[in-house]
Amino acid sequence: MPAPSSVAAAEQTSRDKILDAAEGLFAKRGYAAIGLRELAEVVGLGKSSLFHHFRTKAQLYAAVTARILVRIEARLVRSLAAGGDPLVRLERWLDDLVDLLAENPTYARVLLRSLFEDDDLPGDLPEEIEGRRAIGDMMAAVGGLLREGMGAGLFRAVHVNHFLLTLVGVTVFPFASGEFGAEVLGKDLFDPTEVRRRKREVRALLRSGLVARASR
Amino acid sequence: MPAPSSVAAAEQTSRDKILDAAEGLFAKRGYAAIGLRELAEVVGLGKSSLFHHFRTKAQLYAAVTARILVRIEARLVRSLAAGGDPLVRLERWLDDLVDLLAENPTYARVLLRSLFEDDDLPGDLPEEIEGRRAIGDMMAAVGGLLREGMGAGLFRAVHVNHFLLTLVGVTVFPFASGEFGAEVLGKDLFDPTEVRRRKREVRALLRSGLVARASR
DNA sequence: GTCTATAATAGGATAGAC
DNA sequence: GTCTATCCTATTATAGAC
Repeated sequence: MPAPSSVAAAEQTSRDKILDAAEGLFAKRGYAAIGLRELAEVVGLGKSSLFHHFRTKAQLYAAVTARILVRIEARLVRSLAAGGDPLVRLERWLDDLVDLLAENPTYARVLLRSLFEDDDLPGDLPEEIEGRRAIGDMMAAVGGLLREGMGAGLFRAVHVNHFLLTLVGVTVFPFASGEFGAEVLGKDLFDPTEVRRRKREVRALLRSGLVARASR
Repeated sequence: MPAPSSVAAAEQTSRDKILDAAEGLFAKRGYAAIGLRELAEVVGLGKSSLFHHFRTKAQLYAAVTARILVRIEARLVRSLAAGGDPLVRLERWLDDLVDLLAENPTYARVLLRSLFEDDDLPGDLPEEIEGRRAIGDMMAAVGGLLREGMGAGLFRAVHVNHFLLTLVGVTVFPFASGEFGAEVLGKDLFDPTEVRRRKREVRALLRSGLVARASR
């Protein structure tokens, strides 16, 4: 029973090695484009050994995305628990989310890809269900925050669900946009300076929109 | 020489049929997941016939995305040409973009996918170059509009390039988000009511952000 | 838990008849 | 311009030895 869930554990199971390698490959080239032969090569195992840890390629993929979603959810819970009024909590969460996506360049890519590639999955795998639960819980938590802020007169009257899509679009999307984002910015979005700018721009957007005050 | 570029032309060349079918399939399942055998079946041709019209699968894919980008660019030019101050022009363009994406459900999906899937392309195909030019021109046009609005004191001081990413994130992303977007909304985003709501929310975001006026 | 060997199928692309 | 036939390689997955 070697260090079952200790953070300090240096040992990494084959399962974790496979998940890590798969996350990187899927992020870069997507589900359909990655062959298990290539993945096995990166991990340093034979192709058949992968099937000992994951029954199918689809299950492996679902496990990769579920792992990311659960980690993001854990950060969300921490961010919201720190207290403050709805605006403080929302801004803290968006900052933390952007930091998390910036620290883990595979996350945004895998997540946005998984939105597009769910046709390839059977739909009833435990990993898929867990992932959908995490998404649902996160949307419910942030949606509740928006409603709380509106109830307190702190936020204007937004259409909550559309605003949730907006928030994903201004945080997750840029970090998944790859070459396009880098060309638009003229810089690497994962550079600490640009990450700070991204957070600042998101906050400013929520606080003021685009239009200058005097002209309203 | 049958009606080379007439809009009223009922005749559709094999090339156009292939592009249309490929656009639908690529939108739904992506570049790597679509086999040319399947595409040929949908078009009603033999697999080998596809190679008479497009030299490689990659070139076909690039042609599909370039065609969409050129159409969006044409709409942008029309939207901006109609005049008005920078806010009027920006809002008109965003409305038109959302309408275009709503009328053509394949567009947003193909475009966002193409951001992720450019690893599969050689990078120097004429169709890719044309697509990149269209993107560059569009970003330059909207960027110029933002700068004009800032210069006129109409917009607050934004980081132009980050704001361009934001605009793509709040317009294109939702229409590419598929099942996720539908589940968050609880409705189909392509439904006319939701399209109107999307446009209204984007305008409100630009005009006021999220935070209510009194509490600023 | 990892391996070799293999099955069964599909992939993109080409040659050449019509 | 479309077809059939073919090439070569890659795919996911299984069986069974170690």
